[in-house]
Amino acid sequence: MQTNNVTIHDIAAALKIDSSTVSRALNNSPRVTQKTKQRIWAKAQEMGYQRNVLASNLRKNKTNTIGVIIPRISRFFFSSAIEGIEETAFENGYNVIMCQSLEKLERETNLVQTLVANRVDGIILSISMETLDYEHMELARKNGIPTVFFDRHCDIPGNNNVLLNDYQGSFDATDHLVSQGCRNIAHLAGPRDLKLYQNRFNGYKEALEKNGLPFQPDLVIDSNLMEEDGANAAQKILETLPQVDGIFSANDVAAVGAMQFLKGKNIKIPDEIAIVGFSNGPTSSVIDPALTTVDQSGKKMGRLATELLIKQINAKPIPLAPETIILEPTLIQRDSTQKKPTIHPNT
Amino acid sequence: MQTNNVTIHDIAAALKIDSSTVSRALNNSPRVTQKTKQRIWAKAQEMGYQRNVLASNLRKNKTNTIGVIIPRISRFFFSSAIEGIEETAFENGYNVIMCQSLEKLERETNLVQTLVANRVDGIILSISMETLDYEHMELARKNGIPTVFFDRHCDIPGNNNVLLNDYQGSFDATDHLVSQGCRNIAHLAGPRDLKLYQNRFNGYKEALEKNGLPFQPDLVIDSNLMEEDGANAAQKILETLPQVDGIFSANDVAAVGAMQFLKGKNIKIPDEIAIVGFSNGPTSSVIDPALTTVDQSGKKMGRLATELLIKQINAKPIPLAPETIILEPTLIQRDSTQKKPTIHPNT
DNA sequence: GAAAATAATACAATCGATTGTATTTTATTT
DNA sequence: AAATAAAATACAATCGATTGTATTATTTTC
Repeated sequence: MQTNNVTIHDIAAALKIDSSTVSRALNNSPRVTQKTKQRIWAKAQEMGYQRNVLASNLRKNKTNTIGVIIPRISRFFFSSAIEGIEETAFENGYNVIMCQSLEKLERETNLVQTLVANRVDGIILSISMETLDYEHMELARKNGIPTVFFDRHCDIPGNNNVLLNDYQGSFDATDHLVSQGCRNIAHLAGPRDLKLYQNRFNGYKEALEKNGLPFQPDLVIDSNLMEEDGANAAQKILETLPQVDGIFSANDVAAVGAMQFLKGKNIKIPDEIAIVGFSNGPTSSVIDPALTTVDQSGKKMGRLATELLIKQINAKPIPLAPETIILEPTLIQRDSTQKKPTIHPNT
Repeated sequence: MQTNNVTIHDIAAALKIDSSTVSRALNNSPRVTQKTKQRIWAKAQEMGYQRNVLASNLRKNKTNTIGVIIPRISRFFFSSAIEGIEETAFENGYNVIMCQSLEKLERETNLVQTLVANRVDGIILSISMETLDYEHMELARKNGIPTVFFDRHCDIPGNNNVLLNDYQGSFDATDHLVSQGCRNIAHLAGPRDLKLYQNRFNGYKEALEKNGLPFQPDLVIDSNLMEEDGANAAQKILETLPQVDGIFSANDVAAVGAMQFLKGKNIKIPDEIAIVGFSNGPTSSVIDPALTTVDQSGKKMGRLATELLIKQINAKPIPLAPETIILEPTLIQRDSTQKKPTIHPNT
């Protein structure tokens, strides 16, 4: 194994001083006189010294690394969250180890182990759809590694969370549909095992009730909210639920799938059926008509999660009281819900 | 600093054996008898032992970590590339450290330093728009860290690359526009400093020539290919280049921007102006009419880049001959270029 | 059953930086 | 100039696992 790397010992030998002095000089410790520092810095430069972070980390028992586990990077929401995470981490001198659970609990468990073994200073996590118990997080807790959940969280107490007020977002979305005149609003729901989708469902339901509309269980269509699921849901609606005049989808992807299907069947959006999505993903503003949606501000969540995590890391070994940050969502109104005021035809 | 962590020495002491035997047992070395292994494994489990990967890495001078530097995670192409990188890395027991250059050379330089200091086993890189010289890559080379460029590469010899045949993709795209009857095809070009955009430009130009069409420099509109740039280009075309009947954009984002603008001006796509993009991003299939585009297969590139990198890592210390993998692009034909066969009106 | 061969385990150095303590050097005071 | 204080540097242990070599225990061979 080639190790042509320069160490502090090499520098020390070259200058006939002790390696501890070299170490202190390189860390700009006040215990080394300026003159000596200059010599050491010059020599280090000359010899092409590069600190071995592994050795440093081992000794200091700190890696300046944050581990991130998310279901899937290529989803827009997650990639924008990571963007925020990476930027904040970089600003604070942390590296980011990126992992995907691919919605599998087994992989997630595996990854937590790897991150713990790698002694990351903290973990940011958005759980997989399969994650119903949280035993695997015990490992991080036992090893004193602070953890922050974002978006897809779990409801065990004592956690740090950065969340969107999904309930409110859905409430607003549904309320908006009602205000546009919709009376039979279908809901494309995600797996209710996830708190997040449960909250979106609740927001939908309670917005109906608050507006004096009946909650109709058969208007709730469950799926994993893929594009195809949206299309299937739309088909089901056309074939068996003719009364539906509005759709609130728990994500944009399914909403787009539904829209594409409806457009293919020449259904007028929003006039016959109005649609609202959730996420404000890149497709929502591009589709025609543009999709009304709830902004999920992934980058901001990533930023906040990282800031919270670093706060917890710095507080070690006495952990701060766990904190939950809840972002208020914004409804982005676009054409998929702007029903034209009803005008009598032929006048 | 709390270090309530169990080490191999603790296990050794508990069993009154030597730590080296424990280490070998945990690594399932044949030098330890099965019976002893069993005892050690049981004790390790019982004491909640977790290998300290830092120490192991330091000793072995290997981190099982790959560093990735890309311009921006939230771009669809890059996030899908990372998806492929992470999956392949995971399968091979590697972790991935993720970094964004945010299109800044300074940050990129900084990140290479960090990765080298962290002794990553290899680096996967897609350079920033500012990266015109490659001195910062010397550091990786000098430290014997294998590197693979993907998509945005540089043309210094001796590099490993995983690239798309951008020339061919653009050629096919332009050729397709010609075959649809376009005779004055504008090109939304990216920064020509990047080899990749130069290749796309060349493909465009040569496809024209091959079809006996004149190359008209004023039909090339340079920009950074943001959505707004696409819109501006479209405006310029409407105002000053009325002869244009087709647009080949060097990416989807600008193509979408242009389309939105043209649609706003009631220009018929593809009949008045046909459009082709590049990337096959998520918006291309959603926009109306759906955008014809060149598939960039980010995930596949990520996979291949990682496989190539791991091959190079395993070949150490004698590096394999550098390899360049070029993927052939696929033109995805959609409605933005399907001109209806010309039929005389009113017949 | 002694000698040789093999298996199993112990010893000790090492990876490279950090850090508490000890020692030497320099500066200050009387 | 001696005594004290303060500054600068050296010594040595340490982080936790790995690994070449040495030693002890066991098995095989004649």
